[in-house]
Amino acid sequence: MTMAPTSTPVAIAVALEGAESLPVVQEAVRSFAASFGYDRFVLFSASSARDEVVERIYWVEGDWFGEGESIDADTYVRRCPVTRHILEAREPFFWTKTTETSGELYRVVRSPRGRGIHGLQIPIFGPLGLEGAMSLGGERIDPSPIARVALSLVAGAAFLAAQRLLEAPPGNANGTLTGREREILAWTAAGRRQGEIAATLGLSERTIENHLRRIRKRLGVATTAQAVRVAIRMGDIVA
Amino acid sequence: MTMAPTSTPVAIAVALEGAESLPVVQEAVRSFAASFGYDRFVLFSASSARDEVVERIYWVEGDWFGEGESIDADTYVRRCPVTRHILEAREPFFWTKTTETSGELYRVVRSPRGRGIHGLQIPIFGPLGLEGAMSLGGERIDPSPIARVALSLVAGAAFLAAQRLLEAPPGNANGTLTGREREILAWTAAGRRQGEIAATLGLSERTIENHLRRIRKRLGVATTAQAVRVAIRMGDIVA
DNA sequence: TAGATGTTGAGGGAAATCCCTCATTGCCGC
DNA sequence: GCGGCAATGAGGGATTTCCCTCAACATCTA
Repeated sequence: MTMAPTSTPVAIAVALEGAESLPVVQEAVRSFAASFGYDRFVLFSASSARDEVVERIYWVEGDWFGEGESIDADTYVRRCPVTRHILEAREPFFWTKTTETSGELYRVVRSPRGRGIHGLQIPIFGPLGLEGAMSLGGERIDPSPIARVALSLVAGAAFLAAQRLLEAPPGNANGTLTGREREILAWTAAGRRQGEIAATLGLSERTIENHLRRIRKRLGVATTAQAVRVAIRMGDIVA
Repeated sequence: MTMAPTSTPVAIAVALEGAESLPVVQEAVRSFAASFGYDRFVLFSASSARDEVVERIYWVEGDWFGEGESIDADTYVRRCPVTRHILEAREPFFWTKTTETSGELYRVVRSPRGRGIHGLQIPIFGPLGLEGAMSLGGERIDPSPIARVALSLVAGAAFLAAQRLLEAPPGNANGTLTGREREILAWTAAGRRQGEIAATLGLSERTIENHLRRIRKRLGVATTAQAVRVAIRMGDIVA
């Protein structure tokens, strides 16, 4: 296993901006991360999650639970207890899973060492707050800050690429709100006024107002402030 | 001017995590950015709230307006029209200032070339959305994607370092609400209007209004809807 | 092809919020 | 005892949101 020159992460990030398919993105991340000892990957969006943090999984791969086989997206979400921790995280963090007599124990750690499966969880932020995350795992990983920073850079670029490639079809109908409604309420929750949202989205203030009224009606609430809370609770938008 | 090896941005980002003073941060950014032709810097915290995008300027340096001298923070904010554009930006972007007969013309461009002052504006995102930005400028800059990505990495790390160093002082609750404020915001998040809350709590509407204003100010947000979201995220109220 | 739904936009007026300042009271700590 | 802060309240004005209805257009579906 050769240490990749640290010049690569920047070049990879640039290359990912132009990636034309998900497999290309995956291979770029896979081969780069391999040099740090990672062989398990999860990439997902969290922008409009449900109860679960995870909204949509772009990519899951590898033997995450030590059963010698790749797992599917649902299994990962259901079984990985570290995932929720990105809600509180401001920066990438390492974790370690050890197998005790009492069962499996996941811990967020400063620097993962020893036996067990180790991982790096990388939250990805955007204008609306947490928008996604990349999780990497392996049994003998490089826990250095260099590795963490380099992988974070690549992960961020990979997320943007995957989002661009997969989120293109306006696949809506996840929660009770429509895509447009979620978008507008998200901006509202981010502190924008109706006029500001209209300006950034290129719509009239009237349209924003109408959308917000429909949102309130749909959620069965009285005020927009309450709509924000209910939408957060229902996972339509992220806190 | 020697091209810095692209291995440095990651190493610099790591080093910035442990930087112990602002000058150290500045010198790291300054020397790295110099290799790409930048000699003007602005680093500030921002909230997508409030009229002014800029919340607090951590660092401003260089001849931003071609007057042969460094400028102060207020002048920069007042005179730079590109700043507001980070409100719509999802990623770093280049801009160019040219001097026409009609006056100064700022434009957001794909790849800055030619005469004039060029710049790279790098929005920095966190759990609450836009949290800051770094702006770099120069007259002969490297407009390559490599430079953009590398500088973004360093800028993000510099922002976190500066935030850690400068935003630390208010050791106590710079965001925590008082009991009464929590109570009132909770009612608001539950859909009550100011008048209704006043009635149920036996206070005047004016008091509720004043409390909500203090809440917004304390949380550093623009609207009550955003205050609900931020308070939920910080655990001050429940979703 | 007829309906349902999403997205966009408007007119007009009522209600609510938001913003600035100022002031009183009570409590706590130094 | 004084300064700081939480809690209360007000005056007065500027913005913003909210509510009702109506309508056009597109897409998707039964």
